[in-house]
Amino acid sequence: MSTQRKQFPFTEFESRWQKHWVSSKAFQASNPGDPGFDPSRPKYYILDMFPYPSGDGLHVGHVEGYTATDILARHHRMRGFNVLHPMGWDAFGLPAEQFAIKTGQHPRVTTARNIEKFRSQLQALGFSYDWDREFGTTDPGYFRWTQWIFLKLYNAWFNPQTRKAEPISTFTGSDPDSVRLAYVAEMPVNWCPELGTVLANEEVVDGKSEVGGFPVERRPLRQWMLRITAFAERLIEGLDGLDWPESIKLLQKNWIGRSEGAQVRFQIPGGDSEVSVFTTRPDTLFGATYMVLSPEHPLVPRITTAEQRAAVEEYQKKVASKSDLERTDLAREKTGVFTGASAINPVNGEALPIWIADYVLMGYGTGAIMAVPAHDERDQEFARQFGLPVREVVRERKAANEETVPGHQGGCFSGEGIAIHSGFLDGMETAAAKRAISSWLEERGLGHATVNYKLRDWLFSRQRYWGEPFPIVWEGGKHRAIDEGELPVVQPEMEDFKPTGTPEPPLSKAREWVRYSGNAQRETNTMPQWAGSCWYYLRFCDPKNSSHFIGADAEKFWLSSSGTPGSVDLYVGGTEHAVLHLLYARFWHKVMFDLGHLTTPEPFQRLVNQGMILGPDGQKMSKSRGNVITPDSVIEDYGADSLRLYEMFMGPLEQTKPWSMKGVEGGHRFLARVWRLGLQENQEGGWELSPDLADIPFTLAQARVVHETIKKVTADISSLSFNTAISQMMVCTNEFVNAKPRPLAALRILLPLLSPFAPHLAEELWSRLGFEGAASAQPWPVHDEALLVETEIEIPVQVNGKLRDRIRVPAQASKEDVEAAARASAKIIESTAGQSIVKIIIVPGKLVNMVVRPA
RNA sequence: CCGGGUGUGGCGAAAUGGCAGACGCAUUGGACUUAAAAUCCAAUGACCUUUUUGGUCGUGCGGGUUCGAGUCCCGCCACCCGGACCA
Repeated sequence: MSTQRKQFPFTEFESRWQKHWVSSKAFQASNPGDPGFDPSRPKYYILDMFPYPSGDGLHVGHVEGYTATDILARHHRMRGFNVLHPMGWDAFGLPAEQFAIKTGQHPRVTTARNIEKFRSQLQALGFSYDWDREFGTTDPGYFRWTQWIFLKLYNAWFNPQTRKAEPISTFTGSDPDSVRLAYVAEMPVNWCPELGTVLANEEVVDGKSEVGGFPVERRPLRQWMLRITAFAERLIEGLDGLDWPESIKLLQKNWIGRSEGAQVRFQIPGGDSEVSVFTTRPDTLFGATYMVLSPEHPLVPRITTAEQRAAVEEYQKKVASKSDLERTDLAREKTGVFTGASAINPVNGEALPIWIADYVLMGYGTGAIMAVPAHDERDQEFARQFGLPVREVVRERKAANEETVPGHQGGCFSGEGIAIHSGFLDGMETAAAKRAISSWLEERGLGHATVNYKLRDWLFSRQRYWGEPFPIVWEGGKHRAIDEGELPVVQPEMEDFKPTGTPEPPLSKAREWVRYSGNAQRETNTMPQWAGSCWYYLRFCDPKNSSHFIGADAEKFWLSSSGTPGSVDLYVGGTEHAVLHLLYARFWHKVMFDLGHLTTPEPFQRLVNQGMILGPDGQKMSKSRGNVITPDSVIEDYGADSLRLYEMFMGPLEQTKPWSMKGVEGGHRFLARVWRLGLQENQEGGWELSPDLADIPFTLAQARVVHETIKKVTADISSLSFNTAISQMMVCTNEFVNAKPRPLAALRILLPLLSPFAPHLAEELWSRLGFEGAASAQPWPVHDEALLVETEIEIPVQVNGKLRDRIRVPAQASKEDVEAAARASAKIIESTAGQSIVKIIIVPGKLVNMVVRPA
């Protein structure tokens, strides 16, 4: 702010209250069994998304979400809820490790420093977290249980009969390792030479690493995987019971990518090979004119003919070196190579040439397709490129009165229609043809109807130092779990945790640590950052428990006592976690639920995404644009309350909105006006009680505004409409600014209403006015509906929908009386002159509309 | 290309199908002041009109439903954010 003098002494009292709240544990939540726990109060678990404590500190986007949840937490406490509102740190992760490598400082040191900074910034905003529950994912007391949960996954399988995770002991097959929820597989993975690590698909953006933007290539490697695909169906079904934005549910559904179709097996003559394909259009089987395998398909070397071998291998090599960006560039021309082999189309015995092409992905379906160029755009493009035949087998259905036109102009027809040139399918609608061909294939053992998912198993290992070590040892080429009693498995102290430059993880350099026993070695991979953030909301319920990951009583009370499938009542955070974090957490939660460790099937009942805050220039905030607003600087100039209030006043929580310093000043001015309702500045520059204050009753008008304010603020907080709640408090404040004498009762009601938004100022004023207790501990005010009823109201009178006059009528006036009053209006008589009144619409208490027509 | 979101004054925004623009910012005028800042009061969608009383138009564009549409339906446009050869 440009002025030298503060409008109110926030620098002095804000930090004082912050210290008081922390040292008095003002917002501590008690668990069942704790002294002071009151089971008659319902629970409210409100959670912010776990922050990664980066070196840059908090930004204004964090503040937006955190302020919203803080308002709700404070509001619920005042309404008598047991409120669980915790905060902690998602502290493992690549940036800390990268920084450590660059500076030579141990990531533990920099992580601790960043956490310090984050915590002090959060406390400087007056958020009402229960700091006794704070923890970080890097605390051995926490990751001990992350490792424990991994062991639960390792020792469980998905029973397709019960559709549930069960202990591996219930598996009756011969090879339990083939069904574990945590398993080892040789997988083509994203290897980033620069980072010296493998990345998850999610961490690769446009063929480059999300962190650092380095090129990524594909390599087969032995990896730990989590069998999330087994839960695909349940992860879709579970969404129904959740109060999430529909757009987020859709995002998750699309990510899981369920599609119904069929698997079809094609024999390859001259050998005992066959190739399986997945197709959503088995009805077009007669239209297949060639086949394509992914270049990585294991069958490729076996079927390639001698003449084609050189070309095929060259193509495979070229594809392998391509980044994902190049490979998925839609604009580029299709490429591919003929293998020399053919497969037999089971429906008509035709020989189909088998090609390899990188537009077929190994990771989806079976990594092979039957190409139907007449009815698939990609296949058609490829067929054109290489001069392959096109055969039409679906005719577009035309409107009844039109002549049906076989053949198509230009593009290709990929919709549903009527089967043609398809033998026994001819004349069938697409849906019927799909059913017919599926059972035809099944009867002959050539295929079957099936469901395929886009979702893939979760690549769960990383070649890094700063993550949770696996509680696994290797002996004689086989993995086994270490004893639960040996947890946590802590990383060794290492001087050098740089990547080895090979896929060998940094931990492999700690020779002593790796040697577990005479012939057993520790697993040297570490878990991804997602692991720690997958279950932190559970630990917050019972963070100190050293014998269980969460105690049964705490679990029941905080997670399941509201009777919803979800556990956390409200979860607020950015859209960037719409898919991965939320999906992973739901997956783990379901496993723990199946295994009997949790009593709810879903983690987060209600989800809200706060919108992005743009820079003052309307652009995304970024260092390079130089438009970053830091909370620290705003707090310094205007105080924490002003920052909180402004961010809530900007607009709807979920909307993207630009920053305005002038807007901050407006909020600041409002708070100053509230301050001056109670206090005035004396000659020495100190603040004393305003002489205008008096213990007098409200006027009728004042009482109405106050009770309207209680009503609206209460309703608006519940609907997360913080901006309109604030504007109503402004209206209320403006009502009293010039009231002399000014009823003390106004502040007695306004300050508790304001306290969730601007807790420091509310508390300070409350205590200076000599009110008893704390503003934040007052019961939430209740409005008196009787004070809101008006005796006489003004209603608009329209003629043909256009406003012509306003009339005053008693609030309880009958329709007849209102009509009479409207007809009596001079302006109405004038504007209806010479016309006949056809109809009169009267909405009681709202308006009158006269429909007239020239007479 | 696909999906999602948004479009209302100079700006951020309000508005169960019922008086469009609450509240805030900015601007202008006034009060207070030696002066300024702060504060308080007033005006502030556009256009027309003879001051006024008044009138016309107005929620991205084009249609529709309705006594009445920012709001509901159909068809477009623009911008923002995601995803992307998923067979």
